[in-house]
Order: sequence, then structure tokens, then C-alpha cells
Amino acid sequence: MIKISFPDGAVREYAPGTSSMEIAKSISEGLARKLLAATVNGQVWDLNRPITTDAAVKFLTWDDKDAKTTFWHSTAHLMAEAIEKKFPGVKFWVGPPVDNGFYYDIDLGGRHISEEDLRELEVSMAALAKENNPYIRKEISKADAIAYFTEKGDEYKLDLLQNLEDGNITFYTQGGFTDLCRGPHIPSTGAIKAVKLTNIAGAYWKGDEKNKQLTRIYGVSFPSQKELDEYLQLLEEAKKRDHRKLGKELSIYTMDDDVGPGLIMWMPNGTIIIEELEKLAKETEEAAGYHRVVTPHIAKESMYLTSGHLPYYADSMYPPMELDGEKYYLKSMNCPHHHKIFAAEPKSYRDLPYRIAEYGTVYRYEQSGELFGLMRVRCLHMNDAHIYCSKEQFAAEFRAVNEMYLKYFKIFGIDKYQMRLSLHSADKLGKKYVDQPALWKETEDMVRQVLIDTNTPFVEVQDEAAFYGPKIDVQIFSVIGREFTLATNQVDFSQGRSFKLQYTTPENHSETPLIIHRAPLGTHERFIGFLLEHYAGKLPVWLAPQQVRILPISDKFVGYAEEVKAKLRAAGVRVGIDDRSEKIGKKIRETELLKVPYMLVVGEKEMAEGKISVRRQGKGDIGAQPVEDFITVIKREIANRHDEV
RNA sequence: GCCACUUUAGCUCAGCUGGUAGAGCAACUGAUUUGUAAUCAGUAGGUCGUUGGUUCGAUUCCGACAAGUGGCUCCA
Repeated sequence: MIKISFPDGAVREYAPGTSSMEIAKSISEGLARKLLAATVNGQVWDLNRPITTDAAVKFLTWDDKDAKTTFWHSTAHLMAEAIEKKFPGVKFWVGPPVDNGFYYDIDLGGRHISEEDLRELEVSMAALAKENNPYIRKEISKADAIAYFTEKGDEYKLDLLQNLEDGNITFYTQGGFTDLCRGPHIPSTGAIKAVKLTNIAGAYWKGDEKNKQLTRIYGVSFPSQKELDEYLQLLEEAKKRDHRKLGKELSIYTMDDDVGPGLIMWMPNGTIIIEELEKLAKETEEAAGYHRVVTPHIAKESMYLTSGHLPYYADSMYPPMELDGEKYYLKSMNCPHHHKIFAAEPKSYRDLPYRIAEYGTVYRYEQSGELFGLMRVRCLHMNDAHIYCSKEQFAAEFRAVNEMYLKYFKIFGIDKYQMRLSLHSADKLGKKYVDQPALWKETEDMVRQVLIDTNTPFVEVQDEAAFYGPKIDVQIFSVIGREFTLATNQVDFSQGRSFKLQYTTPENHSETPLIIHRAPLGTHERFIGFLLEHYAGKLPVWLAPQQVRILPISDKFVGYAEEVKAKLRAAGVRVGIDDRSEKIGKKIRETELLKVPYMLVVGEKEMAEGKISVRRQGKGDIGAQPVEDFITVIKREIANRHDEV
């Protein structure tokens, strides 16, 4: 007999070769019906796979992330079956589960697939699911596997097999479809009750743009139609807080074909948000010992040869303009200009850390397919600064920058983010990264140590560093699930040498400073795009372009509204009056939709008592109060950058 | 840059299989003077993304280009 232990600590005995499905049935038929997979000693297994030794078993239902993953992976196989039926001879690459569903990469052999095809495939998948075919696992020798796919003429699976060890290879078959697959899978196709194939995309084989492009079909599936409907509903809701939609509705920014792709024009409302953010940054940076600087938008080729931008970053720069036989480039980063400011006067250790900040506008020639609303643009306003410091000062400075992030995140209530330690990739030294292996190692260790010392949870990612050094990126997600770097804190061991930056040490030696590049608020474009989604357009009072709108009940009270407005303006509040001859219901509705935080309704009663009726956006009427009381509250909200109501 | 799709009034969208366009909201004018999420009436507004082609005739069919969207690759 084998001993099976359960999460609650219970232990039961079964005959060797008993599957977790049989174990579940021995406990409760009802439980068994809900199961999709199980973990055996922490590994996700097929429910029907025999267990031969003592093991810890945990049953997985739809609510478990691992079960969803297994379910979607099995749906990918089901989709492949339907595709192979419809388009015989197609070849499959890989079909993994993803965060919200699954995809399969397919070589359609020059054929095209349309939206109608997806609908037909959904129908076909539903029929195949109804057959309730079991997913059958089979261990197979490498030689037999190679023979099978050679016979089939499938070079993709043969490529996969190259990297697999004999004795460790399994096939899964459901209905008429067999795939090379590590598993695990759900017991049978019948559990898949609702499928939506969401989109068709091109995807490079093995993720390399030099390789052939395969057709990727994305989909998602659920154990009931109801859950699919709920999911689609959720997507609809997410669309409503998409910054591109809100940006238009709230008159934040605009773009125009005549101006060019990825070039944002900030409208008056958006500009107010920018100015509030800059005010916050300037206060914060002044308190942290930064100096402000201002530098031009262009510079000569020679500077970008020195900085390393042309060798390592030229693809992302706008092409040069030629004047008087010189090439000038639009700046893609502020750092070289800042290095020149550092170098303009001799520095001693007494001048360090030397911190200079600028809201510089930089231009990056992003590939056309990358552009995305405010999140990915070609003209960026960076909350940029460079800190020049000694090796001894580095940890404290780097740490202070991280603390600045967290201070900002607290103000904005940003809590869903991931700190990412972005490292270089050794095989790209001299191509994407400056060729200084020892310095890479040293600085990466330094940055990692800061994160460990401050107990900051983080993930490490290869091949994400800047060309001049490692960095910590703060990763966030847009409402449609796309990942972006919001803020960044970067080490630079390279440009200090390139620019021959020096300071005099206490021992009267010349030393090259380390440089920290940091942008805790990232860029205006991405940060505001993120904030719009984060707040679903309902900006806190201190950021709202219009903070208060006064709504007179009728024309008769416009005069009183003007008096109230004058008082609010004198208190520094951004206030307007809706003086149209419309009914109050309409004025409220439109002001609600514009997400103005406060509406002040004024009529007969209010005028007589010197009061206003306050209505908070999204919350409704919160009662009448004297104008002065309201001013006290809203002034405090603005000054503290924190909504109280 | 690559794959797929989309582009009609300021916005959101109709417009079947080719016969040069329509709604709601917004705007403007007038009436209404209104008590917490849409008052009524009228007026104006479009070389149907741009550009070639097919056709007697193209918003509609085909091609190219541009921009946008979903991915891939790339990045704040």
C-alpha cells in the first residue's frame, strides 16, 4: 500500500497505481466531479495518472490557478484538433496557457485564417468537447517520437524533440489529435463548456524576428457559459477605463495625422495634470537636494558617439539633420547634456552627490507597431535626474531613489506593481550592452544588495538592462493587461568614463563618479496614461483639471454662483460655472460624466443662507454647508494631495 | 518593422448583394427658469482616411499608402 497525505494533514492508504481521481471518488463523488487536476508532491498531474509511491496530494478545482492553467492548456489542444480537422496538413509549434486563456502558434502553410474561421472553429470545438474524449497520456521513446513526427513531416515538433531527453517524453491524445506534450491535462474534453477564440496575430517562431512568422490564435475557455459571459463583461468594463477613451472624453490630450504618430498634444486639461505632477516632483526633489537644470533638444553627433548612444541606441533615435556640415540629433535621453553640466566646472568629493533634475523632452523613434496611446509615444517628457556619486555613496543614493518611488506611490495609492531587477545578457556584450563584463557584474551585485538590504520584493530578469548599466524598473499593467515600466532607477558605470567625468578625492586623486539615472514618475505620457486608468478617470481633487463646478438651479442664481466662484478662486481652487439654461438634472449628469470631483448646487435656499449644496462625484448629494466650511475642506484636500470625501 | 483587422458628421455608430449618405448625442438659434444623472422645437454640419484601378457609375469591389486597434519583436 502507499500512503497519501492531504493538505489538512489526513493520511490514507491506497493500492500502488491508484490515480488521484480514484482517490477523490473514494472520498466524495461530488468532489471528484468538480476536479480538473491534482498536485502530487507539489507537481500538477493528470487526475488519471497512477500514483506509485507515497505522496502528498492536493485536489485542484476551477478556483485554483493551476487548474485554470491546465484547463486552458487542454483547450489549446482541443483548438488544435479543430484546426487540424479544418485545415489538414498544418503544423503546430507550441500551445501554452497564458494569464487569461491560451494560444497556439501554427504554420498554416501560406493559408489565411479569418474571423469567420474562428467562429467556425468555436462551433467545431464545442462539438468535439461534447464528444467528451479523454486526454490520454502516453510515455514514448525519443526514437518513436521522432519517427512519428518525421512521418507527419512536422519540423517544428522535431525541433522541440531535439532538446528533450529520452525517457522523459510524453504524447497526449484526445479524439483524433495527438501532440507532443509534457502535460498535464484535464481528464476529458467534456469539461470545456464555453470557448471564445479572441484574436489572430502573427508571432515570430521562437520569438526571433529573423525567423518565420507563425499564425498565433488566442482564445479563452470556461467550464460554463456564464463564466465566459462574466469574463466578456469584465473586458467591457476594462475598456471603459482605457486611458485612450478617457483621454478623449475628458479632453486630456489629442493626436493628429498632420503632426505625426506617437506625438502627443496636451490639451488644457492635460496640461493642468502635468503641472501638478511637476509641482510635486519639484517640491520632492528640492527637499532631496536636487538642482534643476535646462538643456537643449538637440546635440551634435560627436556627443552621441561619446555617450555610446550611436553605437548602442541609434535604432531608437530620429535620423540626424545636417547643418553646416555637422550632424545634429534630437536627444533621446537627457543624460549626455547633464554630463556636460557636471563637467562644466571642476568637481571635488565635497560636491558629491551632485544631483541635477530636468523635465526634459526627449524623442525616440519607436517602431510604428509599438505606439500605444499615451503609454508608448515618440516624444516623452521625462521626470529625469542624474546623480553623480562616489562608490561609497552609491548604496545610500540608490536607496533614496527607491524611497522616493515609494513616497510617490503612496500619494497615488499605487500598490499593484512589481520591482524588477533588470540585468544584461552576456551574449549581447558589445552589441546591445557596453562591453565591460567585470563592471556589469560589480554593479549588478550592488543593485541587488540594495534591494535585499531594504527588504524589497523583486524579480530578476535577464536582457532588460540599459546599454550603460543595470536598473530597477517598476512594472505596472494597463487595463488591457499590457505590461509597462512606469518608473526606473538605473546605474551607469560607463558614461562617466566615456565623458571623462572626474572629481577630486580627499586624497587628491582623480576619480570617475558612478551615475544614477532615475525617473520615479517615468514620463508624463505614461504616468498620466497610467493614472487615468488607475483612477478610472476619477482623479483626486489635487490633480483634477476642474476641481469644482457650480451648478445654479436656474439663471436667477448665476449671480450668487459668481460670488461663490470668486471666493473659491481666491482660495486657489480650479472652479467653473455651468450657467446654461438647462435643468439641474442635466447639469449634474454632464458634470458627473466629466468626473469633476465637486458639484456645488446653488438655488433659492442656498442663496438665502449663504450656503452651497455639495455633491461629490460618484457619491451624490452630501448636504448643504457654508461656503467657508467647504473651502476649508477642499483647501486641505489639495494641500495634502489626499481626498477626504 | 512583421501578422491580422479597422477607418462614414466633433463623438458613438447605421448604411443588404456597386446607382455619390442617415440616426442619437454635441454645436448653433429660439422657447422654457427648472432642486440632485438627459426639457422641447428648429438650423447647420460629410470630396464616406488618402490615392490608383475595375466599372456607364465606387462610401460599397481590387491594389498601394497613412493612421488606429489586437498581438509579435522592441522599450520609459
